[in-house]
Amino acid sequence: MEMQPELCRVEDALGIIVGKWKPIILLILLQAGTQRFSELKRRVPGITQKMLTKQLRELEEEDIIERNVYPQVPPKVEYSITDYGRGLEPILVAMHEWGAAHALHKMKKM
Amino acid sequence: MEMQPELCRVEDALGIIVGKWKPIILLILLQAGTQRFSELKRRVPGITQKMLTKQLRELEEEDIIERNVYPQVPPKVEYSITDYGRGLEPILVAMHEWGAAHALHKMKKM
DNA sequence: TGGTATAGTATACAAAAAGATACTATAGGA
DNA sequence: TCCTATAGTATCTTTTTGTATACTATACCA
Repeated sequence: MEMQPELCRVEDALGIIVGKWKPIILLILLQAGTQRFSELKRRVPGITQKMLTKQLRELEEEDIIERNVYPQVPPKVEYSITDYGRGLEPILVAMHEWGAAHALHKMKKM
Repeated sequence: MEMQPELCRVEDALGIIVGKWKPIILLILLQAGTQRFSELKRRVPGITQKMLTKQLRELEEEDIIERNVYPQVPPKVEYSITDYGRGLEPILVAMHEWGAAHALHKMKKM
């Protein structure tokens, strides 16, 4: 049942999806499509510019999202999910479904 | 398309599943069944005792795992997934599948 | 001429997470 | 009598994350 290589893969997937902000950013891009930097900033409540930039750069690095710069002033930059990144959808959906069930579970305990 | 409550749920799921160690611990418990503390420590490469204890406590707190103490010396403590925790399986499986695909994707880039 | 909007960068600082290491209790065995 | 095994704590240091704030360039508009 060789365990180690299996586990590494989950870790890899997590390394990319995880963090306080990435899943929310990904969900927005998946559900609402291409977004400008400022739109994302508005939709992700509480995120700072620095953090948003950092998360976007990391996601771009992993080919999960794509960055498109329009040479205008003021600048316009659009972010979108890549085909490859769309493969993460089942994970996010599974999380979302479980999250809803978990919210109920917690309520019952109170 | 009310976005906020949706996002919160994913965050909730993440708060529980996420961290460097939790998914690996959960996968082991799901795949290999009940484990003693020392077995887990052996199977999770690189984890420290402190971290393992902390993660297990947090998972227990959320009803994802169960802790069973046998009053012996030296002590024996067994951990297992709860029925409720088993609901996380689809997420872990989705992550695992994506992780495998991602490993391939990365290789092709080199 | 000065203000606005956009997508950032730079810097300093605070807080949280993780790691390293040493320590504990105690039954049973050599 | 001392060593081993188990499941932890306790304490300190390092690393990682996150926050706050100020700053940049420049076309367009009043």
